[in-house]
Order: sequence, then structure tokens, then C-alpha cells
Amino acid sequence: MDNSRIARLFNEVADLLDIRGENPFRVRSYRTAARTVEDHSEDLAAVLRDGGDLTALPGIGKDLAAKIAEIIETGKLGFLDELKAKLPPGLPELLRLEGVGPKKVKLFFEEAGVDSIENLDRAAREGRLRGLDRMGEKSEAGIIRAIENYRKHIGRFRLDDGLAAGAKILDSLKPVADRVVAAGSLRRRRETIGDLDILAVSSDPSALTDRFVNLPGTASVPARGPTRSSIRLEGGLQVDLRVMEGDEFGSALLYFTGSQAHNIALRRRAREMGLKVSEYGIFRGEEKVAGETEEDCYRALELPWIPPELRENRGEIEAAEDGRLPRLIELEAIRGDLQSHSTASDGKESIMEMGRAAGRRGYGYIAITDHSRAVRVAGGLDEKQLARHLEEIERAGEKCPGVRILKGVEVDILADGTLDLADAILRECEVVVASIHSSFRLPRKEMTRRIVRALTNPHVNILGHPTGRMLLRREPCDFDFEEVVKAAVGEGVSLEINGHPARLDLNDVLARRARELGARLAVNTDAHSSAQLDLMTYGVFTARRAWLEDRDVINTLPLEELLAALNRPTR
DNA sequence: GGACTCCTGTCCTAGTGCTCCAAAGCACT
Repeated sequence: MDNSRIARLFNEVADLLDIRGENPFRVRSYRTAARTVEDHSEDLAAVLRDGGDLTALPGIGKDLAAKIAEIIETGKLGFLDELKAKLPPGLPELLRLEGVGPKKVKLFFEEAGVDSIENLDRAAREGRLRGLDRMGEKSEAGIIRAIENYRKHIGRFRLDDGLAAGAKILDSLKPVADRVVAAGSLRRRRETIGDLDILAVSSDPSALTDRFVNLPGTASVPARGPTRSSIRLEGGLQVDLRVMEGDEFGSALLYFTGSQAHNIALRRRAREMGLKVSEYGIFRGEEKVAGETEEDCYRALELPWIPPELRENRGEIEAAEDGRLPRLIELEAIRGDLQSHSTASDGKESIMEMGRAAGRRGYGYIAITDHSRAVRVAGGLDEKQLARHLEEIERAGEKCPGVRILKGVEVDILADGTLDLADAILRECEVVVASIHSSFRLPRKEMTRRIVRALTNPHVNILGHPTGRMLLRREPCDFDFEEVVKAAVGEGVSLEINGHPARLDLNDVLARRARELGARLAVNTDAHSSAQLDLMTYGVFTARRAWLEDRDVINTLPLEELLAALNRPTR
């Protein structure tokens, strides 16, 4: 999990080099390296420790490999500190403003002495920017607006919020469009989205654009053109609309779905084949060879269609070329949920209600896994209470034909790695999910030891929300992921992909790595009400982004096989 | 700064729209 820190430092270097107007290819090297490191599923600290060669990674040469090693060994990057010393600390933040790039930052700093957002705001309001090169009153007003927006809406939005907003917008636009779909990171099911991308075909484009820029809840209209427009919703989410012709729909959808890295890789491949890809189609010279559907476009590039969740340029194009694309797991393959809560702890509904809801979803089983006593605010159970609760689960199961309600618990992993309940009662459970709900900030070594110790308890079946992160709110715990996964594999413990859209834990990159290391995954909802069983869809999105197939996920198994799979190997 | 070819230098990841100011920056995937 240090990889993301390395990536962050490299991106900071790139920002500073960019502002200084240095060789753009050097800047790109740092950005490419940041992305390589971020997407790399192995912990680079572990790679280094095992004597691995970092220059084997694409775009990492001798120099950057040494810088990665420096960051891992010292926690710092001297080169970055040198750069920072040469420029005011507030400059990189200016790049976050809409309409401001490195050239403008340089201009504002050198010509107007601007070195922070506060400064820039003042300069703009005092009319000191309009005299600068290529700046006028409109640009100045744009800066003020960009700062207001930035202050109001820093950050990203959760996937579930994006999907909800997207559904409303699509409903509003459907009456004036022949076709309208959401693309972008939403279609790729990224865990968070920065904006919303809508693609439409309409026989009356100006009516469509009119409707779009006047959607209810629109706070401002940053751009409006015949084919491309943007609005910002009151909640801060930016929505981009692209209007295309019907015979361009496939190439436009491909382009607008991205990711950027996937698009660039495809276009490069096209160029090598003597083709040109744009949102308007795939062309050989003047001749259009594809564009109506995505399938056509990929076919023109001699590739099978690639599922949107994989389009991150993380090896999917190579896999497609070699016929190695995974048969991604589908929601329909899920046969049950292995983490859910009832009124016995902090759930909203009874065991019976949860069981029946599982039956309505066509599940063969559901595990009721209420909290253990350490989670006091959630009404966690002690041994005696859990014993009675397990009996209740059994009784409820008898009245719930068709669905097996599994006796379970979500037992807390205490700070020292012991579990919050005695083995004698854990033994009575069919599903033991072990999770961390406190002491999130232990030092790395201690945290690693803590989790590994918990996994060695012979009754634990699943490690719940393994990193403990909360999207946009809480950073993941720091531990040696590889070591934990290896311990889980050795102990026969599955790792959870918690499908709650606030968690999505494990995330796509880590889940993919876990599978590579031989781990089995359990995709659960952590439902606290029967309606929340629907959150399974988000867990499956993440599993798909992790390249998982049915066989990688234990709760695609029929009941008998699942029970066998949950049995810990005897040693 | 990397990769490749060659040993010192060259090229490097695509393509297009919008805005504001009149050629280029920035944005978008």
C-alpha cells in the first residue's frame, strides 16, 4: 500500500517540473511512472526486499528505480524537496483550478507574484490579471468562478451517488434523445467518479442541449456548444454531454467511456496498423472502417470487445489480443451473501426478514453475521448472547424454506490480533468473518502481525473489509498486504470484497493481486437491512474490475460446496 | 526521464472541442 504514496510523490514532482516549464517528456516520465506504480498490484517495497528489479517495470529506468528505492527506504524524496524549496508551496494547488494549467500558473507567479489560491483570488478580484498576456476580463472572471467552485467541491463522488444522479439525468433527456447513455468512469464502475459523462444521439440536437443546460439542480453552465456542453450540479458534480450522430455512436461510446489510458493505447495500436481512431470513427485514410458499434471498432483493431470495467490499460489490450480476457463474474452467479446483520446487533431487520429477502433474490443461503461485543455502539454480542442468537438463527431457518440461513458472526480482531470471542463459541458458527473496527492506525509491522495472528485462528473463514478504508473519508490501514494474503492462502481464509459503496474493500487492484497470490474472495454486502442486499451489485462491479471469474469467488458455489470450502484445512 | 540505437543523440502516448483572444491553452476520454 506504499505504492500509492510513491505515486503521489511522483505526481508532485511532475506538477512542479511542469510549472517550471521543464522538458515535457521528463514531466510525462514522472506521470507515467506514477501511474505504473499506482496500478502495480504488488507492493514495491516487497519487490525490493525480495531482490526484485524495479527497472523491469515499464517506464521505470535506473533513475526512477533509485528514486522509488529512496522513498521506500527513507520515506522521502530528496529531489522533490529540492524542487519544493525553489517554488512557493501553494503553486501546485493552483493546477487544481479549472482553466488553469502549468503555463498559467507560471504566468501568474512570475508576472503577478501569485503563489497561492488566496493570492490568486485577490489578484483576480482587484483586476490585476487582465493585463497579463492572453488574459482579459472574461478570463479573470473565469478564475474567480473556478476558485469558488474549487472551494465548494473539492474531491470526488462515490459511485452510488454518481449512478443515482446519472439515472435522473438520463430519464430527463430520454424524451428529447434517440439514444442516451452514461459513459466515462461511471460505465467503467470506478469506485469514485470525478464527473459524469453522458453521450446522446438526437434528431434535434439543439433541443437536447437546451434541455441539458436547464436540467433541474443545475448550478452553472461552464461550457455550451453544438456537440459538447457541461453543467455543474448544485452538489458540485460536473456533467458533460456529448451529442453525436447515430453512425458514430460506437466510436463515441468507446472514446467517452475511456479510460484515457485505454484510449491512448488503442489509438497508438491503430496508428501502428495504419488506422486513425477518434470519437467519430475508425479511419483508413479518408475511408471510415468502423464506428457504429463498439464491437465494430474493436474488430477493426483486430480485438474482441473489452468489458468497460477492464478498460484501464492494465493489460486488457494484450490479454484481448492473446484471447486471454477473463470471463468476468456476473451478478447472477452469486448464490448467497456471507456477511449481513440483524436486529441482534445493529441491523434493522430480523433474521427471518433477512432470510426471506435472500430467498426473494434467488439466493441459496445467507449468513447472519452480527457484531461481537467489542463493537459496543453496534450492540455487539458476547458469548452467551451469541449462543442464544445462534439458536434463533436455527429456528428462523426452519421457517424459511428454500434458503439456508447460516449461523455466523462478525468477530472483532482486537489490537493484539486475538479475537473478541472465545473459540468455544466460534466453533459453533458456520461462517466466521473476522474484521477490524478499532485501532486502525497501528504501525505497519504491528498491524501486519495483528491480522496474520487473527487469520491463524482455526475458526476464521473470511477476513472482513480487509483494509478498513472508507471511501473519501478514511485511509486504509497500513499493513504488508502480500504477507497477509499469503497467510490467508495458507490458512484457507477467504478475503472479502465488501460491496458497500462506502467501502468497496478490497478494492479492484488489491483483489486482483490477492487472486494472483492464490486467494479466494468472498463478495458480500455487509447488509444492515434487507434492501441493502442489493448492494451486491457494487461488490460484483469491484470483482469485475479485479478481473475475477466465478471460480475465484466462494459465494458463487452451491451450498454444499460452499460449506466444504469454508471448512478449514486440518493440520 | 525512459527506450532505443548506438556510444551521443533522438524521439517519446491520440485526437478533438470550447473558450477567449486572435494563436494557444486547457479540457475531455
